[in-house]
Amino acid sequence: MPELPEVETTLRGLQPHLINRTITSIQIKQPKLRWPVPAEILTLQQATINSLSRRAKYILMYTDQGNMIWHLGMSGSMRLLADQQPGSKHEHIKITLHDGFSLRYIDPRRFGALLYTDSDPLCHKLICDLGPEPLTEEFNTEYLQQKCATRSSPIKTLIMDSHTVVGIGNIYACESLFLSGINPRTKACKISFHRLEKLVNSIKSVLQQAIQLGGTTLQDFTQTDGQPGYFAQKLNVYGNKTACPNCGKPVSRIIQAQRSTFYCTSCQK
DNA sequence: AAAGACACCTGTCCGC
DNA sequence: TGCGGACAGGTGTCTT
Repeated sequence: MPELPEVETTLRGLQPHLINRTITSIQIKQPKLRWPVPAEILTLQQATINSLSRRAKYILMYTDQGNMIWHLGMSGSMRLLADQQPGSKHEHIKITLHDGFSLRYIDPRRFGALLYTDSDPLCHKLICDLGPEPLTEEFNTEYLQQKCATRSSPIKTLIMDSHTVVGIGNIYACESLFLSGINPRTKACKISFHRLEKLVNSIKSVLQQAIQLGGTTLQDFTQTDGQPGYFAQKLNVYGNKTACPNCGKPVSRIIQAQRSTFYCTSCQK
């Protein structure tokens, strides 16, 4: 499910409700997520949440006693509800706050994770070697060209690799390649500086617009108040439901790296 | 080092 | 109505 815009939307929804709140209890109803939820999480009962941030698709929660690292996997979402509200079928974790609200982690496929660290989450081994954030200056055409120069893999695979740049999943990879007119199968090292510049700009604008609209809801994703994201209406090629908005020809679907790629064979060369 | 395949899990949809 | 198969927003790890 969640790519960078959905994780950012989740973060922004949580922040005002979690900062400076004290945890009164933590219920782990289903510890079998992508990795087992570590027992140390339970030591955070009575902890006060100091701050929240995002790195790649991870949500980082800093408390006065230790830190949580969350990942939403393919189908995860987080909601804030009154504590007495019953949980849904796939609610795996419930964190109750002193103010009567509780944070619920819902994840039907259980590809997500909750990890614990008492040091800086940015130094965690899953996080420390990641590529730059796409919406920062650090992600620019010179950087991408240097990454592409030695790579024969398709450009779509490369921009989805978190060691190149973080946060771009299947939807936004397809959409940004469409906006920049690049065929997803093109070998990364064969793309000119000018076209990479268009790609960098497309990535930034598509992610920014998606964040503004609260992300993309296809099935599971909801914002923390239960609302869907509205970017689905802006998708040009992903999902293949309509013709190419540019030329009217049918959108093609191919498989790359075991994932569906949607693109227009006449507009993307 | 880099590219590709596979694994993890549940739900939904489509064709027969 | 039921059943099998394909497919779904991610990514670490293993194999080539």
